[in-house]
Amino acid sequence: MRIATWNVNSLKARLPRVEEWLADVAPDVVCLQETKLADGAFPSLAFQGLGYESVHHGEGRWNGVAILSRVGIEDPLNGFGPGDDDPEARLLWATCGGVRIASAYVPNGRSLDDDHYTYKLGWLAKLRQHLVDHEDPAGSVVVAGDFNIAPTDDDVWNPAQFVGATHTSEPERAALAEIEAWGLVDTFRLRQPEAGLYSWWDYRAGNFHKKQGMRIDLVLGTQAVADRVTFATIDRNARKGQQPSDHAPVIIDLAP
DNA sequence: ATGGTGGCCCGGCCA
Repeated sequence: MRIATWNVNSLKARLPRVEEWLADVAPDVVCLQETKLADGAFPSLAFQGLGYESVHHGEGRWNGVAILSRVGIEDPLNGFGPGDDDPEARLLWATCGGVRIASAYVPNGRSLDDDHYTYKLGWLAKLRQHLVDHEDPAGSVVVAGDFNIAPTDDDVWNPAQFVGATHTSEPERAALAEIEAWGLVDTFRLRQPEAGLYSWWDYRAGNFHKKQGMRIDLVLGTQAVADRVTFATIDRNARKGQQPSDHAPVIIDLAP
């Protein structure tokens, strides 16, 4: 089973690229972030025509997450579920092919002294608590998405430049580590251990071509998932060419 | 050097 996550930075702007990519990569499950669509504008029929069922949790101009699957979609859940007070559409769960899967768009944080940084840390703590309350670390669970955190300095083109900035700060990395301590593994690293592999590059200043990026898009899986990982890659081709997202998809393959 | 690009949708905000 091939699982991918991709922050598309507007599905309206990116739909032709996404359709082309689906045909090329043939994933079984895709977690999308930053669809920037209301639920009524989500192109479910276009995906259905390509063989994918889909669920979407959107709000309109900002955020928005989706899951596409050609191995079934069961028990969808928006956000943190009933009683959720998150004002933004950043989390969506569904069971696909026997795996409980979340598409997550972690808040950016903006800067260490910004209210959005506090929101980011609180959101990560809520995600951890949701796992504790609702999921089984002994089961097959995947949390995939744009975490807006580079887990280590190996995941940043120039760590010195990001000292004092969001995405690499100790509290963010600690919050991610606490989520992983619940029972999740950074599955990409099981197959791709080297430094300098990135999933996001700023549109500005030719950063992609200068290889100046960060690995902030992650596929976290429980041990039962990690034991099945046969292949992992970041699809840099999707960052090239006309009207790319500023993120590239992360892809993992699971043995049956 | 406090720049640069690209999404929202048309004046700034967000990444």
